[in-house]
Amino acid sequence: MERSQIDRVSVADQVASILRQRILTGELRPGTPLQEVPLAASLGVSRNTMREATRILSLENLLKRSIHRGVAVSQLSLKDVQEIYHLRRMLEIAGILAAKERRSEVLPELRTALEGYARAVRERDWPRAVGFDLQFHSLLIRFHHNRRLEAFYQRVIGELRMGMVLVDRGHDHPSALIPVHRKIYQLLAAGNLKQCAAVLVQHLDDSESRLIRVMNGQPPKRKSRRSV
Amino acid sequence: MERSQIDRVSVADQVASILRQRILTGELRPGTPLQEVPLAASLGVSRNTMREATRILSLENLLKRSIHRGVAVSQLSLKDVQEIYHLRRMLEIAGILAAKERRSEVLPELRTALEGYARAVRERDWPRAVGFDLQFHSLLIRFHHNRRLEAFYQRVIGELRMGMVLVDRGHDHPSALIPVHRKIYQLLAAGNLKQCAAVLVQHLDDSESRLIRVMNGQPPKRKSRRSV
DNA sequence: GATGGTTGAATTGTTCAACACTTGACTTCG
DNA sequence: CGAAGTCAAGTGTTGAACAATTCAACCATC
Repeated sequence: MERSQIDRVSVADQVASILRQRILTGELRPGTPLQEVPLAASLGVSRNTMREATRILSLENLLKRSIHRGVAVSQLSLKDVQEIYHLRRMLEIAGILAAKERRSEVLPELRTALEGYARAVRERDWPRAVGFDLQFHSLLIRFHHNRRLEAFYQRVIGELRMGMVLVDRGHDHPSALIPVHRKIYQLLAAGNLKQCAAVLVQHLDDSESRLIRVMNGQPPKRKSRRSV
Repeated sequence: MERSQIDRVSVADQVASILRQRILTGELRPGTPLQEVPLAASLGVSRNTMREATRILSLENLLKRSIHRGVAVSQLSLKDVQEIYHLRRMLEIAGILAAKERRSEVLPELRTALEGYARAVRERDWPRAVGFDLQFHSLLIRFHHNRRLEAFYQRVIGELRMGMVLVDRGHDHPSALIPVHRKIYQLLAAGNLKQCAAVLVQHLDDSESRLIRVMNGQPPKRKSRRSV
């Protein structure tokens, strides 16, 4: 039975997964305080187990622990966003440039992410779209063939995802991403790595400035915003 | 009192620090199983607190958790070492090449690490020497000015340190590092970044192959030793 | 003698209840 | 007002208990 797969994960890990999910989908918004007793009770686990779970997530930077003050969902600052995009530029570009061989292992997954994104946008499922968008980029790290780097990047992307799901979909033009990602995919598949990297740089710069603009409460540049 | 500084850290964090120290100095060797009850008792903390501590260290890859089988000090495989050196080459070199400005913030600390290493070698304190060696390299990551990257690198270097303190000092020539590090420091201070990076690459390659050779049970090449 | 199932002690996983300590808001008093 | 004192709520930590799992020893069967 696959129970032997599922039950081999400790309850604390499962609780951490549940909370992680809630944070990454925006169900738990940044700043939300999490009280141990009610939260543990609502999930049917003990306080100690809940503490282990929050410990895990705080080491992923998704929760912030203040001693004797409790834990709260982390809040992404502008500086955080800049730092993360700095990493994205460095690691994704290097990833692409390292994609000289064994591309066929990753290309199908990139395609899946591409299609998943398009479908999520059609269905107006913003959190899922963000997930696919960032998954596409995470896959670029695979070309480094370095598990530690992949795990690290996954965590960092998680932080970013937490912030991105919160931007009002109306502010963004989700479908504009599709051709860019497709272009990146095609250049990658064709082995035109330098041009691919160039497109990616442009894309990341766009993405960063758009996110920062929204975080500053300004509308993204494109067209004028009709507020809600 | 500075007690207000120390006590702001939870007991679990302090226990984790103690165990981390023991692992990184080689006092706790890879593979050593850690039993919760005796270990908690020996440190005067409860089992739950000890579990939090081991949870922290397992997320740093210093301990390995097998469900219902307990935790043990992680064992660095050859593949791990190669992966870590891959990261070192990528990140340290990029760090140096990014050191175009604000070098003066880091140079004094590099010098301190340099001197600390020399002193530790004179005093035949191998674990401390390894610490200073790797601290020197960790400082190169500062030039990225990216806290997430620094934290990640610190963790990875910790893993490597765990493995390096165990190599028999007799196999190595600790004092040979001193001129290399000094050269790197000087080129860096002079702003000769490309040459500095070249020296670093050579140094890392040497370091990796020496470590791998020792891990394979072979003596390091030194002089007339015919080996691969 | 090899194989395969059973038992049981040891250890980890999880829960629970209690207490200590810190914080932040509220109250009181100058 | 403002400073000091008070207090409830919440986290930090403990100790004990029980459940679940592992591992090795044992036994029975072929």
